Amino acid sequence: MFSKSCEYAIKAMIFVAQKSKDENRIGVKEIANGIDAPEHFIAKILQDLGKKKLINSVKGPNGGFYMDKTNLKSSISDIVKAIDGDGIYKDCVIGLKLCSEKNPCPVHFEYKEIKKNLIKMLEESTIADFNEKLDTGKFFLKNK
Amino acid sequence: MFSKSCEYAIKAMIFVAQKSKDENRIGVKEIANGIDAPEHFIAKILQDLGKKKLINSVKGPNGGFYMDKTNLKSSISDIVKAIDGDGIYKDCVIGLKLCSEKNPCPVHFEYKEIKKNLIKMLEESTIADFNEKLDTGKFFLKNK
DNA sequence: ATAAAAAAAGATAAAAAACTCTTTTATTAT
DNA sequence: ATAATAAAAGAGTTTTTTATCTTTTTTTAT
Repeated sequence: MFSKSCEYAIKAMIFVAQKSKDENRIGVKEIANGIDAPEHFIAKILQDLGKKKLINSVKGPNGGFYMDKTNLKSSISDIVKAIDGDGIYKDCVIGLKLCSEKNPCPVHFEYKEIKKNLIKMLEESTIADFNEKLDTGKFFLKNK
Repeated sequence: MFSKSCEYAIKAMIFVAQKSKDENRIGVKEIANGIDAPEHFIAKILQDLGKKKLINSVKGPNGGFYMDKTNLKSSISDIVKAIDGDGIYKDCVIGLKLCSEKNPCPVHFEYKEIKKNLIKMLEESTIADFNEKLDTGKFFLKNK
């Protein structure tokens, strides 16, 4: 569904949101360790998310990544678009370039519904929502 | 969503089903051309589909690929499983190895519904169904 | 039997994705 | 001012996916 980079990005965003409460900044090493991702690889992704204003960072001692109130409003959809692009929003499931409402592939209309629901889900829940969920102790992010 | 190989496989299956009516066999070159895929690459995929009994083939002059009645009952789900494996059926959307009903990631239950519908769609419609659809002239497979 | 046709199989190459290492720049505390 | 810290940036490397090229095997028609 998503690229590895995108999966890491989503996990990193949720992880930073969880840990960066009270303006606390969190370093690449801790993020990489926390979400079980390769350090330098996730660093790149974080830079990318930073450029696209989905996350904040400061350099130097006591520096690191954090999320402000605006960042917390990001949805998974925003992250996916930033990292993987909008392919899953507009591409045909079987990769037909010309597939459209007027020129539909055999799966077009069936998939259209699935896609609608998928997008709805990706757009509806925000990082802030996930934060709350994790806080209840009934949801988890750790991998091992 | 699916790998390129898998997209080609789905298109090839539908294409062969369309063209191989009346026990007619269809060659790799024609398939590759018909679905706009690289010839040798789709050849490999067809071999794979052949080994997994999703398609039939005969070598030699007048040989080629064709589908029998059983093959026509294959669903997209069968093709996806054969080529990409069952990852989209069982893996967590954000790639958490430990994600499960008892240890859910924050998106788990929302995605569960999407996944259920996706799988339903992939399993419900057969190659034979697509064939009928294409025959109505209201659906298309060609790429350019 | 022989030649031709076509898939099967094997080997290689190119491109993309995933991951690593090194250097630079910005910030902070001393 | 200086040294230490941590992200940013740049430059690889490795692995996986996608694609191509060549040889072998099977089948058919002559």
